[in-house]
Amino acid sequence: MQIVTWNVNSVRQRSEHLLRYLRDVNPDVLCLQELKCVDAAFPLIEVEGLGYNAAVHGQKGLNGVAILSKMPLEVTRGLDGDASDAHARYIEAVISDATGIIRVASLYLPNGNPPDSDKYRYKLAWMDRLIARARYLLGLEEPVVLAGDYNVIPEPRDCFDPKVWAGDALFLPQTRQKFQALVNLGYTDALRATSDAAGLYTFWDYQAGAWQKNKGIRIDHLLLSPRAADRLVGVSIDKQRRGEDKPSDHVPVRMELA
DNA sequence: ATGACTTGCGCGGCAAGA
Repeated sequence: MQIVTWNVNSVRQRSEHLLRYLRDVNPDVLCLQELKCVDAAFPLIEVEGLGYNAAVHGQKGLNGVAILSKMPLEVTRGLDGDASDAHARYIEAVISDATGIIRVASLYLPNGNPPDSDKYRYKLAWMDRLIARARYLLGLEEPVVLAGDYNVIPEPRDCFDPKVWAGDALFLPQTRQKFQALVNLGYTDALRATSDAAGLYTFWDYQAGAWQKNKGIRIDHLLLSPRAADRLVGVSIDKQRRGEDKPSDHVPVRMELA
């Protein structure tokens, strides 16, 4: 089965791109981030018309995550650990197919800039909550996929110029350590299980010709529990989508599970 | 080069993104 994560940077601005992607690639599961709209504004009819079920967790103007699936979804919205957190950044679903169940989360981890701010403290606290959830999920011994925009550059080889990112919330040692702590629980970074290459990017800024100069970063990740990692066949980054008309600044990251 | 681009909100310029 094919599972994809894609930050679309406004699903209303990107609905044609989304529908084209579903028609072209026909994934089994597509995790979306940065919907930037309420549930009622999601292009549900169009997506259902292509044979998908949709679980949407939206918010006015900002954030927003969703999971599209050809198979039925059993959905949980929100991340435990802070009842006062109103950001729509996490949705999780149990998906059943002929071979059994797989649990998939679509997450939009906070950006956290500037580093000396409540925004960065919120990012780190959110990562602690994600680690707690990830630890709990491991105990279920299910195939689990934590897919999304992590806003974390894991290593120097994951950005064009590490010096540029040295003081950024996406690349600070504390950020990378927490991402590593998540992996160390027993999750596999799907892309890194299949390639050691540098320069495999998933985001290129709209500004300053970043795409044309290939000044990208790798921040969209698929983390797999052991039972999911055992089924990993391959990972591909749908880079050409960044060259389309009016693209998202992120591209889809897609993997095949046996 | 105090830059550069895109989106939402809502109708005037900010806030947010990464």
